Amino acid sequence: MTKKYRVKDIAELAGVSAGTVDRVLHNRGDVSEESRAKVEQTLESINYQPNIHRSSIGVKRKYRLLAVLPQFVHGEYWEQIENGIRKAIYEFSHLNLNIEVLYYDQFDLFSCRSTFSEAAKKDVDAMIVGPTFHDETMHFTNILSSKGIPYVFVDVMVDNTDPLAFYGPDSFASGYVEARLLLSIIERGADIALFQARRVGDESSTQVIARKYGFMAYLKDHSPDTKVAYGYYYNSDPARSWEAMDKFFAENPNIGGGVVFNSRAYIVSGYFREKGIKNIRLVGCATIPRNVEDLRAGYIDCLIAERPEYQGYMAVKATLEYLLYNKQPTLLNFTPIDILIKENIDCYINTEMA
Amino acid sequence: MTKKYRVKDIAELAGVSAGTVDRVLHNRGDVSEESRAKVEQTLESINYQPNIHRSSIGVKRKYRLLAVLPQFVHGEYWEQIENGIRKAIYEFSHLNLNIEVLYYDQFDLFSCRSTFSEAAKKDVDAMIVGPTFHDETMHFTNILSSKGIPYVFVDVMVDNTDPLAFYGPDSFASGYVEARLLLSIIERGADIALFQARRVGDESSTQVIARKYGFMAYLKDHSPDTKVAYGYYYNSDPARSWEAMDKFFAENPNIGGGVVFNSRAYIVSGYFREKGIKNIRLVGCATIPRNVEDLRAGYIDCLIAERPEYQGYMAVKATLEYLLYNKQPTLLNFTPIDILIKENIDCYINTEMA
DNA sequence: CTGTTAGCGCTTTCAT
DNA sequence: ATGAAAGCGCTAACAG
Repeated sequence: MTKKYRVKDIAELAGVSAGTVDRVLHNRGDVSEESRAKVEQTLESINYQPNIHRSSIGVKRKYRLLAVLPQFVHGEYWEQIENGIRKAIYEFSHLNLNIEVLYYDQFDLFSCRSTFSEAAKKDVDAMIVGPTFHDETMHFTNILSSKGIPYVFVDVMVDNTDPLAFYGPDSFASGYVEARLLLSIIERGADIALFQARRVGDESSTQVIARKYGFMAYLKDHSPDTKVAYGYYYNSDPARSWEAMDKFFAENPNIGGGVVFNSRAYIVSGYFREKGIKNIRLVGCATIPRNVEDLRAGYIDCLIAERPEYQGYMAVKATLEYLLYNKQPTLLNFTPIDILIKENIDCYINTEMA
Repeated sequence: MTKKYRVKDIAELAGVSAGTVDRVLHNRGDVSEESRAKVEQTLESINYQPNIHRSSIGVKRKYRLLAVLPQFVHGEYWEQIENGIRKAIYEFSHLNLNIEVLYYDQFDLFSCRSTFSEAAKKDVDAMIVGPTFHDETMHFTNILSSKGIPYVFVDVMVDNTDPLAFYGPDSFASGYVEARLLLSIIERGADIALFQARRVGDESSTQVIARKYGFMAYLKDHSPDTKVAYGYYYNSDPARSWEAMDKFFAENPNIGGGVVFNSRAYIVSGYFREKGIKNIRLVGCATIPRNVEDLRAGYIDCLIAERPEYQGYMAVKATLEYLLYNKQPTLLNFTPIDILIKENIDCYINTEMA
């Protein structure tokens, strides 16, 4: 393994002082072109990797971060992402960090607009954004760009924006995987149900749209004759959802399996549980407690998950490395698409991130 | 999130000096029962979590670790575990760490015995052990226990031993998952092949034995009539392996799918590739390059993987936290059993640990 | 046994 | 623009 170089060593190699090396490392200016060149060359030659843990003790600056996320109640998907964010904040707490979180209603475009508008006024060093509405997010991040505030997306990448980085799944691939999984467990010739949320002011989240494309692409490639029907649920109104599903299944008697492109599979599995339906397979997303419970109970057959904690954690880490060292992270960081079934769920949810 | 307490703060709260707090934290003795009680009570009350990154700068002691692992060539399973170990060593390199690795031939009991015997003579602070042979490992770790050298197992837990911790899969569950996966993709009524390595001096590794139990348990629970046949390969002799497989498939014409309980699925898939066999499904373990290649090419249908890098990384981290803070890690740490198919392998291998 | 103190490597301020 | 030096929180040696 590579030798351990200290700032002092680098200074000696480059023929400057430690102070100058530090100024170069942090891009803090007041360095002659000549010194900068010498130092950068030295850093290059030893392949120096700054270690955020090591360099933190003496840092006096205060860093302010703002996260803008869909609001959630305990046990919902976005909680896991926020947990990852908070884990990182805690791990780097020696850095005098300050994080604030603003929430919006992911089912209500107007709530999103108002929260973004509030966020745009904040004077912070960087933001972490969990997008839902495409155009709205584009508009918001344009403002951030013009103000020079760097931002990182978690969960879903938004086109025509210029984030520092994105951490989340390749949603198209996720949908593709879901289709493969569902097709492998339903009876040949059965129809498929796509369950979607009814939302206010916009058709579907960008995430869901991309997943649906991936799903359809797999069907087209591997089973073009399979019939697809659209079922709907109402996020905050179980009674109405079940009524809608009663109607849906009456009208579509040949459904052999269903898929849900967001974390709300438990709404459908709850319906199955209530009605005693056991012959319809179900594939969903996210290892939130209610989904996990129904996976264990057999009302959900398969879940995919994309490491939400990791997403949140890495978003913060990348942001801090950028702020501290001007280190440019990889732009698109696709998380694994984990496949969970009854038989491997236990060890999955008991494992914590490294 | 919890307030940030420094050693100085703790000292004040407990009414002692920072030095005493440090002595308690590191269990370094020379502390009165009274002081120790006060400090520990304070630590308890603020739920103090020592941070190995933060506390490292001033550490002068040198720590010597020894890893004893199966030897490998580039691209094999154990390389991934060693990578995790080295990653941790690098991350904690400010700690004046010294790690040495000894290797043994996992297919040769006598090589293992000789390497263990050499390892037992080393004077180190802790060891990380990758076991293969059950009795031999028990004997070896008994010596370590009697010498007071703590050790951590990676990859497989060995009964009747007293390790500091274990990081690896629940092998029984792994086999169980493999059975479910294989059964879900083979034709109903087809026979199943278990491919195993011929080894010198011992029947099978503890890992493989446990996986086989899990596999058989699933079959018994869900498909008791499925016939199972045993195929063999020779790890370092492809020609002989293929010859054996020619014979095996001639004698067992009804095989619909096979499973390999170690990382050598590529030997079987290589045979399929060579012979142009496409109608036999294959489930294997470990996302090593050769397996991944054949998964992509369709000669392997499914791989399971148990985060070998994470295992190695966590083994080192737990060891260091024990040595530095006397922190007792959780004994059994089961890694997730990741399911990889052609459709989700890309994002999996491109993601690095947090 | 315990408090004090001198480092550790890094950042940041302060002279120059 | 740059080097010197102080200070961060922690460990470990030292003086009682």
